[in-house]
Amino acid sequence: MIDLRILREDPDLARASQSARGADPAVVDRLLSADVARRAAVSTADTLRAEQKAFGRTIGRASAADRPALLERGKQLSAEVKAAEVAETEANQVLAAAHLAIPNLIEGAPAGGEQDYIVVKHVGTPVEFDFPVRDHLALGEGLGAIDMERGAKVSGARFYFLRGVCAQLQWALLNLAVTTAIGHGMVPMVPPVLVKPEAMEGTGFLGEHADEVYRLAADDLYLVGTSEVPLAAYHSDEILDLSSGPLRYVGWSSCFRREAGSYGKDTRGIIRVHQFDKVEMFSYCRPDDAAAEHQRLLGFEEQMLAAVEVPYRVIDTAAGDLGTSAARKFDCEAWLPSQRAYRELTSTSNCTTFQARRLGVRYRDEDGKPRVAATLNGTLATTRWLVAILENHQQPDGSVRVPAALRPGLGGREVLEPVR
RNA sequence: GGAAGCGUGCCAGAGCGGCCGAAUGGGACACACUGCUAAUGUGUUGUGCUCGCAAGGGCACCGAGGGUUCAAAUCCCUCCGCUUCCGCCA
Repeated sequence: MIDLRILREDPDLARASQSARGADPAVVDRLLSADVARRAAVSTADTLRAEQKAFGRTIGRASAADRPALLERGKQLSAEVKAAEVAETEANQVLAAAHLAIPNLIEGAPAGGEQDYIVVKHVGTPVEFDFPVRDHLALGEGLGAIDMERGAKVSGARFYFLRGVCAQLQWALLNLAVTTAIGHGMVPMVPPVLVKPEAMEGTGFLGEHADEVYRLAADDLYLVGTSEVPLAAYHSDEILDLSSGPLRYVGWSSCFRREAGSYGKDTRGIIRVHQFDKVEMFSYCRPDDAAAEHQRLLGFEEQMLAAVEVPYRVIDTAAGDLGTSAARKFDCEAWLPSQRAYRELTSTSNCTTFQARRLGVRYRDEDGKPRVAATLNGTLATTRWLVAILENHQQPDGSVRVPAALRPGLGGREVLEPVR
């Protein structure tokens, strides 16, 4: 939810943000009028309640003889209060709906849609192989380590088995990510991956992208698409102590996505799948620190990319491609030789106070007053990274060189050899 | 899955249907006293919404949501959570 105070003072800011996202600026005016209407309704109900309260006290003190007449008036007041409260509730609902309809205000993101990103920088140089390039699935199958057919047999399309060295490679990668994060002072977490509607709603995943989310109707729970969700809800309705800096967590979890609307896209291999593992960073900080914290998270991501030795670029995502909660987002995209393209491996979002406002996450400022905190998240490693690692480190015979940082997790092996 | 009990402010812990936003104790903070610390004394010690330039008002909140009543922390219902016991599965 955006800050209503800011909206009242500077509605143009919100209109401009909507336009930059390619979204409808009119929702801003709907929210403004809902806000005015709600305040009027609240005021009316408050006044009536005050009257009823005061009058009720006189009944308590009245003599038995006077009571019947007073009770009569009391009933009238009660009915008036009830009516006012119904109006108040309706006004609140209208406001809440209008409030939820507005995504976070962008902060520095370039205007436009998916293609309008800005490339911040390139790191590393794509290797030109002097032999026929294999894609990650061909390599993984050659290693006997990615099994899509049995994934489909057991669970359907976009499911897979990692076995042997790819299973190990994933563990090595995720372990390295967690170890790196702990080294930077983050608290490691294994979060629940089934969450209540409030957690999903609070993190902004039940808006436009609701059909991306698996829902267990029988239990009214959702499977998370990222551990950002439980990590954000972890401190919901709490007042945090941020006096000694941001609170940083790193979660390791499986992630589940329906991939609705992506039929035909990335159908080969494990680039786009319904279930994958991810190590995710999550920070709670003061709003003034959020932009700097965002850069820090990006830095940690780049450190991981350097460790796996793949060429990548960093993009500043355009407003229209931001999630509901994000004010700004940087993606790191690795070079995939098989596609001769950069594909997203990490994504770090600054959600400013948007998620925290919904989730009730606050901190105390210098004066001891509660304020809404800012939240940020960022990817440190995912199953998809295996794609970039396999492809960029492939050798003519279908073997794959193991980046030095991952060797400890593979029993020290320097090269993964094909089994056939 | 069945049964019982419980759910109040930072913590502990009271609370006849009106005088309870809430006793009391502890903690924390401020001031005073003391050579320092400790002890002692006094005071402060919630959040949200709303009106107001401000001072300061008003309303709401006692696990959540409904209901009864002129009036509910207090009565009733549902749900959630915790504890204990029984059963079942690992």
